[in-house]
Amino acid sequence: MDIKIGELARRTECQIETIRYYEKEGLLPEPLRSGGNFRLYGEAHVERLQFIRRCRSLDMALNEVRVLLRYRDTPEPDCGEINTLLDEHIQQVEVRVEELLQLKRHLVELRQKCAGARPTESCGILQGLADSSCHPATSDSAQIN
Amino acid sequence: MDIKIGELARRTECQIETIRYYEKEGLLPEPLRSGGNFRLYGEAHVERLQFIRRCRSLDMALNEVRVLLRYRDTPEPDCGEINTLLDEHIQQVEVRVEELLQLKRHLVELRQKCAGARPTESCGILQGLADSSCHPATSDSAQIN
DNA sequence: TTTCGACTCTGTAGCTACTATAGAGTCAAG
DNA sequence: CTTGACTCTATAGTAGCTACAGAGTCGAAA
Repeated sequence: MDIKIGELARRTECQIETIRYYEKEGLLPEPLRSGGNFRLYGEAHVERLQFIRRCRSLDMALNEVRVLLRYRDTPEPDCGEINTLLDEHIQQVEVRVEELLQLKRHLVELRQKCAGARPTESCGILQGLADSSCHPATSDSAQIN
Repeated sequence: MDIKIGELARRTECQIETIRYYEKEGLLPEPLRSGGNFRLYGEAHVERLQFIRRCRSLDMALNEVRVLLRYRDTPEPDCGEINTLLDEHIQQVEVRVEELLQLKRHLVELRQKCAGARPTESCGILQGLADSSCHPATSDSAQIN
């Protein structure tokens, strides 16, 4: 095969810089180089990069991807830990959804404090944000992801 | 009043480093200093920092907070833009929730590909992640926030 | 008086996962 | 032989903090 980085980027819909970043991070093995020092990739690289991108599109952190790649590289008699990893990831997503829904409730409540276009001095939203008696459960759902 | 930074941190449940960071970012005005160069804060600082933290607990970006603080500092005849900002923020949250729910559907689907503890070579999850025919809508919901 | 501990100061680096330059080099086509 | 598309390395920036190092300040106990 021997494709250059631009072609790999095209095939995987991944930015060139991201590819080099993955290499630096040890997720993609260093490819061969051409005479002019260009990276030359093969089929294995394409598949591995696709694997990584698919994980990323599922919002997995690179460290989680690293774990999955390790299982992919060194097959083991038991894939139970993969299931566990995925279950935990699903749960993280569920938690985040709950947090955001809670957040939205607070925001909608706050929004209702100001009906229309009055002077900012009397805007119920600013007052709500300033008023300590009407804050959401302090710094619990405050994880910004 | 004249409280030091540790006391301000305690009252607002905010880390000391975060307070200094907000100052550097121009969200909190520079306070007076004691003879020994310690920051000395007053009531206005406490309220302003509480305002900021409340916005942050609602997941607002610091730039959004900046806008709200500007309205707070310089009252205007029309608070419509505050409503707009909040509406947009609510919508952002809604979009993110939708993305995450979509994500979760993909994850659950993937999870079902592997029932139990077989060898990793035949694990349906790894295969699903490698298989280009079963990926989620490529790089749409891939925004990691 | 000295010394201890709790506090504060500045400045810098680290975190995540990229993204975006600058400035140089490579290579095939015209 | 030059042009243009491509690639290289290295570095800095993004958001919102967090975590040091190394120094200085201050009140109270021994």
